[in-house]
Amino acid sequence: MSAITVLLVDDHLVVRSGLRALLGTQPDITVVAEAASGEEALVQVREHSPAVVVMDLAMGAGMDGIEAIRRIRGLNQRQAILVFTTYDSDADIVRAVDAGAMGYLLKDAAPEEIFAAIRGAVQGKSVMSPPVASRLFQQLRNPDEILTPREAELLSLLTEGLSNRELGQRLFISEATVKTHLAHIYAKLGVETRAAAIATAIRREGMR
Amino acid sequence: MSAITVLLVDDHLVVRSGLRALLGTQPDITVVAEAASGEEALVQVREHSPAVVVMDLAMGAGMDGIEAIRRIRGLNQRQAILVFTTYDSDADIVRAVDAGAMGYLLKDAAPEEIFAAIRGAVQGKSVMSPPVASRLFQQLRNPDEILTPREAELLSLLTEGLSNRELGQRLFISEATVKTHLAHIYAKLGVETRAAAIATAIRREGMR
DNA sequence: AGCCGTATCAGCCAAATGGCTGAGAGACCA
DNA sequence: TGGTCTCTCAGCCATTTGGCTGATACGGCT
Repeated sequence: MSAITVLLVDDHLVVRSGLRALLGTQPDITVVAEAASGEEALVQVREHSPAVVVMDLAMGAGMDGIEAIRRIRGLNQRQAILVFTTYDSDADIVRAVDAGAMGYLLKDAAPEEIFAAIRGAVQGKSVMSPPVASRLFQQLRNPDEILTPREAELLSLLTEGLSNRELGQRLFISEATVKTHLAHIYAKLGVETRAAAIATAIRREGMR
Repeated sequence: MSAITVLLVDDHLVVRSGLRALLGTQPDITVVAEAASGEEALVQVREHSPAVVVMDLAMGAGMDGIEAIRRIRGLNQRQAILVFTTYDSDADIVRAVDAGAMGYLLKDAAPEEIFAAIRGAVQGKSVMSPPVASRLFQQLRNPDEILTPREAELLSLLTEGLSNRELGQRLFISEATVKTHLAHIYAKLGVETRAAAIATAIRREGMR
């Protein structure tokens, strides 16, 4: 049987080298190309039609990982896309799965876990690092905590330090409506002040 | 002449593999050991006395990078320590240099930059990625923007979403004093609200 | 047709926050 | 000794924020 072809996408050269070295130990897996950006990833997918794309979500400039996933899916070549990233951000996980990722691994995953994920991905299995899976599970278990699109939009602006008045102007709604949304957001996040909301939002949104 | 001995410290296996692969291409550089944590790094330093320690600041559990640097320096074996990390956080840079790091490289640095930093480090030269250097420069140029220790302490608690009252209780000072500190912090950060202060603080403090 | 979720807005009131001025104590440095 | 920095505290007042209750409108689901 022929080896599984893999494309590595990460803006850090060392990470690509490391993955290449790791995957090189597996006879049934072959890295056929690397890309340092979303744009480059698209080119390489067209060029090599790899079976699996292993991709970091955080890419320096230009297209971000989510957008890249979406575009690759748009090529209709049915690659399995594995997200391989440093942070287990709630939002990123949901967005990545939404965009069409087959699995979500953290960078501190054990080599065996990575191999298994790649092998599983070509068979259509979806793989998650345990901590990632538990987060998703929690979100499903607790639908009350899911923000509506409008609330998420507001929260995102909130983390830029805007006042209620500014939020209203930015979103073309009254201050009263802003306050209503905020109250709902606080309840869902389990906080009581705007400061705490910003803190948890920024921390959840992908950093740490 | 004998090769420069290097210890790699990073909690991500792929990063260690990548660095090892990269450094392996240089005949005058030899990776003698790896460590996945600060604790392990100390053991390996004792064991191998490497000339250079290349270390990530962000380490999962246990001792963080800064603490590890401090401890290694405490061994009095005069290793040159190079910080090699993903984020160019103001606070981290200052603390790392303060703890005794010889250089500060970002993970997207070019291989030549990394090699040069290692070679420079053993000769006592200090090396910085250009973006890192420019940040440090800016801090030196603009001393008005440096927070006092107390202010920094307060800001750090602020990013946890505490109210003025809670801040006062936590620091054993009156609410009035809290407000004074906050006013100074806002002025130095160039913001006008607590929300904006939290936003800029968290973003500056190490993520992005 | 009725229900639920989402988004919009209003008014009221208590609490928190921010801007201002002023001031005392201790540390450090020239 | 005098100047500067840091940390501490006070009072006053305008603005902002948060909690509450209630209301309208639209869309989708049953």
